[in-house]
Amino acid sequence: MAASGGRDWEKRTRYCGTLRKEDAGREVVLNGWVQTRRDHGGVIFLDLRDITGIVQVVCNPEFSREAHSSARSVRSEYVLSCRGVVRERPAEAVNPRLSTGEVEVMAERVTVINPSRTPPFEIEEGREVDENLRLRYRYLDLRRPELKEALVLRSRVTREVREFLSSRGFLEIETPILTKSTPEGARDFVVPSRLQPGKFYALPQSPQLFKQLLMVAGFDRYYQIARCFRDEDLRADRQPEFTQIDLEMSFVDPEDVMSLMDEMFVHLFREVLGVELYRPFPRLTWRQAMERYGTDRPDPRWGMEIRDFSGLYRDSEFRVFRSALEVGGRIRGFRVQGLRSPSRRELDELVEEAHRLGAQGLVWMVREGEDLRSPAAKFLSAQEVEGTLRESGLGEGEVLVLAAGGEEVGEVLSGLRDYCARRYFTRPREQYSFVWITDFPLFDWDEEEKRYKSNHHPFTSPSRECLDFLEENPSQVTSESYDLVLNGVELGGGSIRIHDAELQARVFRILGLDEEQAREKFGFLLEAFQYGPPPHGGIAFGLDRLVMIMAGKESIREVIAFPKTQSGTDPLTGAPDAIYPEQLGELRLRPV
RNA sequence: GGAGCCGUGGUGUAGUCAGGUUAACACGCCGGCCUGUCAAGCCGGAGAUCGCGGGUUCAAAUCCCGUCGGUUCCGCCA
Repeated sequence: MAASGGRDWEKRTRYCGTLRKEDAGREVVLNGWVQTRRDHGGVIFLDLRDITGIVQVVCNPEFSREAHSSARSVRSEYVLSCRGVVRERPAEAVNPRLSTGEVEVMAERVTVINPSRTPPFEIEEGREVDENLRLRYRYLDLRRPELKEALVLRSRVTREVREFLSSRGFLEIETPILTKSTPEGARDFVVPSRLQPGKFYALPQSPQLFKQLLMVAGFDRYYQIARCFRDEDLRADRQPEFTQIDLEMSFVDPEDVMSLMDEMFVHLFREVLGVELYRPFPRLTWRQAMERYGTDRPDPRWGMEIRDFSGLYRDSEFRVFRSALEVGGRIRGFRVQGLRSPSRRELDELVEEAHRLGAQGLVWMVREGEDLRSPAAKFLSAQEVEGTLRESGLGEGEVLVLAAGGEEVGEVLSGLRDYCARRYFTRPREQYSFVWITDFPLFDWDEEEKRYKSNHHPFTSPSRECLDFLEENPSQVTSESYDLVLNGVELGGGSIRIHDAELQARVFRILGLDEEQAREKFGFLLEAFQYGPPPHGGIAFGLDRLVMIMAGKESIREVIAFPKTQSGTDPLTGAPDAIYPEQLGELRLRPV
């Protein structure tokens, strides 16, 4: 065996997936895993896999008796070192489905570096495998191309984010993982302190306060690919620990942040996916988004904008409409796209879906010539029919859906848009649709606690024009905030922060925090703000969700190397787990 | 906390609604044959107390109750 030093295997000279026709005649050494073995009795074919791809290794006894005999004992997922000569495949044996399909390696020597047990599932593309099994053997799951490619993509995304931001003067600075619990927001993960018995660190929900301190410190532009922790229930797009592209800038307004982020995503999609996006990304105020899409994270790709038809039915004989209007409600709806001359069944399904979404009811109207087919038809005047046709722009056989009620109708219609898009639209007009949503309300009324809560966080700056009525009418106050939505998924959001102590105090008062409480909770930040805080603002994006969309996946688990199950466990390591009584003792903890 | 779907050899599924004799199929695995395959092929073989517990019944993978795990959604979460 031609080993060197203490090794009993030969180091590779090339990667499997890189071999091409031009390499014919070259002697190479490959290191990798056996993807498959095809034994023809005489000749044995091995597909050898490494991070770059797969190449066929031919073990022919006439070429090398030794290689052939070692290959006989080889099985799937064995780790090999193969020395051989690259040669062009015979024309009829070319495999167009492999990037290396025009060549093969004639093995001179095959060394088994390590055998492998038969894997619990097949390491192959597109196989459905039980989620628990996949996670328990994640290192095997990660050998499969989909997952491997997703992580390669993820690495390229973070590299390009770093590349872009550092080229724009941002400094990458780490912030603590062991930190202080902050009120508001999600439930904290908590870590007991040994040195301070009875006291606890909290894991950060985001680096929010630290990045603001970095602005006070004068770093001007900060970013971090930051791990964040929130102890809430999991979803397909939510893990207890997740990663944000987090950044903050000094001396900026919302425009600066948004236009720079436009540039960043254009750069990212160009470099990583080769997709050209158009700048600037469209923007909607929160109010506009709610009005036209019924949600603060619209997907405009489907069209079907919501319109207000209230004016048409002021004096309608149709009681559902008239009585809704009489109590201050509205009639809103949209033209369903992709559905023409529907069956009664399809219409019933729309109504059913609306009920599922919490609607009292749904009225459909189908254009038939100059007339409307609808459960409400016999109550509608000629004028109302004519107006409906005109204002909706309904084509022959097309469907208008209308719902009557208060603002909650928007939510129903939004859900119904999604339903119609899934049901009747096969392909979107564009693959990627970015939208900025701006001017969110600063406060939300919390009905349970009977108080205002921050929509974003307590340091978000109110819009300038709202300063005069901050206290008088908090629910009408908008903020200098912005969310970026991609294909109906909230990618991230941010705001310009308050840098004025007096204004901050006013906001705290509205949130029901007196000076003392504010000092207790955020004292260190407020104190820092007494030493010359610059105007500043920033934003944070969910990296997992971004990569999920870029990779075309349905769950962020598919773009995270070692994710957790919905119940927050890791079947691979067995976390979370009990700890020894001694450990509890050291921490002065006792199970309840 | 609530609702839906899923759980059957190593893997993926059929069988469950309408209970009935050896639980079927594909892949994988093991052995044999085979010198151009690449989802290799052909022949043979092993491998499942049907997630777990209880109940109904002459009889339960199948019906009922409970429980555990996975997953999706609501609540929660920016």
